[in-house]
Amino acid sequence: MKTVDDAGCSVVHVDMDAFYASVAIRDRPELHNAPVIVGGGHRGVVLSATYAARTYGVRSAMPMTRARRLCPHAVVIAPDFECVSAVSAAVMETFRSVTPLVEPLSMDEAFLDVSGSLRRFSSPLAIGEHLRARIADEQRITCSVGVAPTPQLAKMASRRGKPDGLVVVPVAEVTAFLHPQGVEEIWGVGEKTTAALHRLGLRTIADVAHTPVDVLQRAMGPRVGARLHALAWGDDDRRIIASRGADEPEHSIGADETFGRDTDDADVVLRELLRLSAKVAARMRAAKVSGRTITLRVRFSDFTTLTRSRTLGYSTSVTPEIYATAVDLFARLGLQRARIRLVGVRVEGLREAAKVPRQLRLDERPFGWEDAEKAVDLAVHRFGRMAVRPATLVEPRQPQAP
DNA sequence: TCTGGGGTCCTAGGACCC
DNA sequence: TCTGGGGTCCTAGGACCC
Repeated sequence: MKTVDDAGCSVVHVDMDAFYASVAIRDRPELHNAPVIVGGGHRGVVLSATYAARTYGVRSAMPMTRARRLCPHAVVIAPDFECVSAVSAAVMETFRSVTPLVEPLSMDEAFLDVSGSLRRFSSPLAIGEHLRARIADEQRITCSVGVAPTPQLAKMASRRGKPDGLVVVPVAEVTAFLHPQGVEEIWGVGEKTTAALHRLGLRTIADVAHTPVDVLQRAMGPRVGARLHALAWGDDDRRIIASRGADEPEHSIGADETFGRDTDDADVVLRELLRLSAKVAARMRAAKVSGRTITLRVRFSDFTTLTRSRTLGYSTSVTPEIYATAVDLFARLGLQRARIRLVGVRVEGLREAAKVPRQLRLDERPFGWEDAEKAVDLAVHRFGRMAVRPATLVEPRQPQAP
């Protein structure tokens, strides 16, 4: 094992390599060195690509049309969310066998605070090596690990280790690690912030570090400016928060959908809003939450996007209330034959349903929507999702083929 | 056939209250 | 007569992440 001074490196960041693609090909050895793209759909983007595909310039979030152009012989596979979720859950359990202080950031990455695990393991580096070996062994996929004094640095370190590597950033080498890198390597600095920093003549993290904080604040806003300056010196007050407890629900639940082709047909839009409202409501009830603020999102064919929201005087998790609000917000836009690309419905301000006093409203019937939808949930559970749908979502029966 | 779907967090202005 | 601030909620938009 390398001799690296990892004292003070209490944060480990683990990131699966090309996660969806790795899972998709792990039982298909003939594809192990092939360019494989996971993604698809009619107007989809790349979810994940193997490193063989990346050599052609294919990247995550790239439109599939472009990806296919760059790499016409790539094997395209649709994502298998169930399988990926199962692998994700198993990997997170492996992390928790090292420390309970695991903060998942997504399906395929997590922060671990290992400061309390150093009696069982000799060092943070040893923990990183242990996790990499176990995941390779148990899941037959590779991951990259960053070991560092702060989350930001651990995240940047694992990125530096990709693919299938481990990078330690010793306390004494923080600025040497950070300063040569481009500003765009900072986690949280995307396209817009990179462009803004470039306009200021700041291209490396060292440039940011040596810019007076008030200059950054004037250009980027007080908080972003201060945070960028701190991060450029390796200061990071972000704490690792173990996964939300059951008593702390998500902040919002939403669904949106891009139409197969842009539409200006209000009936099509309304039917989609109903479907999305039903989807969101069902997920809310499954999570046992209700919420007060309903947000409608509309994206037009030129990709401009607007949102409209309304906060109700009560919390809800039932389709008709969410749908009625979304429809009203849509109607108030007063669109005249606008070409619509996407619509979305989101409910925010979520609370545990059990903690929300369910006051009877003036218009509420004794047997309300709530009871009706609980019956629906039960029927769906027993007979499947297609068993119970709003009437307007039921397609006319297709003529039988002879 | 350019640009998914799930989220989080921040900002900024106005309303409203004290 | 002057033109205070602070706090919170709501709304709209934007940046960013995977």
